[in-house]
Amino acid sequence: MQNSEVKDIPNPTIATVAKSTGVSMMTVSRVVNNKPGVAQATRERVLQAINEMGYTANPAARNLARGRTNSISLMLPNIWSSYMSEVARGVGAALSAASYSLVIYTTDVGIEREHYHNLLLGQSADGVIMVAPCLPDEHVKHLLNRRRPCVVIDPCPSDRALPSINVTNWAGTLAAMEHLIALGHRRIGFISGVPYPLCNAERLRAYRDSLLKAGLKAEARWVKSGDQTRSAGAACTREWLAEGELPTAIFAGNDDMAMGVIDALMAAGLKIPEDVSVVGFDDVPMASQIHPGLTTVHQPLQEIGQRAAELLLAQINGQTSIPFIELPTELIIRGSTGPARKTP
Amino acid sequence: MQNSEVKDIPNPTIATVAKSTGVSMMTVSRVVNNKPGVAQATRERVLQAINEMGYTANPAARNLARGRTNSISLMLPNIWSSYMSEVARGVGAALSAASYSLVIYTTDVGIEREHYHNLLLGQSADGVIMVAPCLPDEHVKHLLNRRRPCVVIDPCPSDRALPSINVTNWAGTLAAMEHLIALGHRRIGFISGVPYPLCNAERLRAYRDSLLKAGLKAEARWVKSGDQTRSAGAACTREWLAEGELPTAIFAGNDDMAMGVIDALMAAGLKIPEDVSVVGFDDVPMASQIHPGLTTVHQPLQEIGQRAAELLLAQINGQTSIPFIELPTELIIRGSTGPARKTP
DNA sequence: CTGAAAGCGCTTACAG
DNA sequence: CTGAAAGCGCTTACAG
Repeated sequence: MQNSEVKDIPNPTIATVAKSTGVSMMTVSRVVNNKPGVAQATRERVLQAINEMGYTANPAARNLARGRTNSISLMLPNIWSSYMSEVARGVGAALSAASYSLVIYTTDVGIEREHYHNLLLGQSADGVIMVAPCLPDEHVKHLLNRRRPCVVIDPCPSDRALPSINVTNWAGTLAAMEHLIALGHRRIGFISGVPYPLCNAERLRAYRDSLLKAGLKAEARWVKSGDQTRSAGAACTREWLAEGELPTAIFAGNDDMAMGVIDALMAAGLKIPEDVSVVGFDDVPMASQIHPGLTTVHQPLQEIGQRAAELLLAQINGQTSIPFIELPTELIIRGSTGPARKTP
Repeated sequence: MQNSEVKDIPNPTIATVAKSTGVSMMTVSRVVNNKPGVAQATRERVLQAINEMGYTANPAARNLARGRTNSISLMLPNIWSSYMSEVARGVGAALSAASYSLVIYTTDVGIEREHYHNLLLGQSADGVIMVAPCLPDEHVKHLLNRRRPCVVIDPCPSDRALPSINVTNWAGTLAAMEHLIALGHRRIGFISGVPYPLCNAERLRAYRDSLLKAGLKAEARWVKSGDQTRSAGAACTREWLAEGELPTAIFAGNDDMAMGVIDALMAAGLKIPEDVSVVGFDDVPMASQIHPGLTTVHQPLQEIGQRAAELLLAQINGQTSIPFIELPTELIIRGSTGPARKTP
């Protein structure tokens, strides 16, 4: 430890720069914001002073005066899952193209009630993008009344008239199920994510619909549910192993859980896909990196984020329509699925 | 698409609430900030109005008046790697305990030069925590002169007199190497991360030192380098495979790369640890979830973040010493390492 | 091309 | 317990 001798130097303000250059604050402001109406010579003189003093605009003062922040907030359940970080990346790309900045809030680190309320209705940002589970009922009404710009990522129930971005969850799930059924699988396990957000409910519904369609009966023991994490997928699989009978194929509601399924199967000495086929949903980057590759339902994660951001910016700029966008999914077949194992 | 009929309702201000309640702005401010000096009856009346109108304080105005933001910014190269998200989680925990909020910036989504400068020297937050690669030389001087509170996570060169948090990179690497050497490994490949941050340089140095210490010679062909990502680890491994000779053990500079090594080995039909042993560094959560488990050098990721936050808060509150904290690492032996394969 | 004035919505410091 | 005044550092709108 050594003690500092340097004293705090106060941050230079627009007034400091103006005084030292001998111009008005207005002129400094024009230079800082790169606006026209300043003689070239003056501009250069001011710029030099700015550099020398290390002046940076105080964002609080600027936001207050402008009445906007030029930033939007993104509310996610977490940021460590690939789904979330890919979506966030898409949002970031669209925003930086529009010179907006992005502030990410995750509910897993526990945003307190009050802070949450502020983010949604307050003026910390010009708008908000939420992945659905982040949206409590009680706030929807306010969002609607106050017309704070916002976009929801997830199937949004029709009675919640908020702009939203969705994917074809039902059709994607159906395609994967048909793939498994065509491979001869009859005992297909399904690990559902939490019932809300609705995308998980839709996938579970599609799983049941596809069994019906194929003339197979849905047995309760082949459905489990987890909290979307890798370890939840492993836990469900270990339950099946402990119960003594395993599905010939396991379809997890998202890729993270599917990887957990693979963890547990491999730990039990089983081969994929020879012993058990595994399917996921999302097509996160890692799905193609593991061995065998994970068969999964692709959704355009970055595009979802990008479109959400574009929608939000449009609203901030005055658009009043309430779009409900649905993006396509696509079944990606990799090495984790194969013909059903003949049961003796 | 349906058109909105509701008109924008302006955000209520402290003045709105004051007028509707018949008190002064000062009284409303006291209530909002939960400060003493307001009669119970008055307080309740104001609170009711606040709820009815959905008032939330304008953060820009508040920050400007207070001269601080009650938030800190965390600068990371990315947020998708487990290392980063674990560190971020630790920071978040410590901050929320102190009622500070956290804003995360990642350099991978391309913070532009100017914005970067603002974050470091500007007043968007009361302080900043940086994972080292985020700290360009040119800014260090300013940080020192201006005495903006900051903390660096990484071994910080002694000439950079900034508070920092480190781990025992050298000792941790040595422990892992000794483990491999004890298992009979002589051809040990090392995949180094990028040379800056310095932790990677330290690990590479320790790799060489340990070979020397064991009387083995360091051969250039057994050292490769990658950009810390899973796919980089896989790529390096494929290079060795293509070159026709493989190390009996591969030590990757971080866990993400180690998992990439495993991807590539498995894709080539090799068994771990029978054919090749694999070691990582970090002990991210996934290291214990894969099969076989990854032998790795544990570092206390969340604690790193937490200590960094505590250090920063201390500085914000006026502490002027410049601590250089070093946290311990620990070798965690799991299934990915075993006796060296006898070469015929 | 340049500047003086007013105001953004809060809080701090001072009076009563 | 309550309030009137000044000011935080900018920008917008208006003059010259």
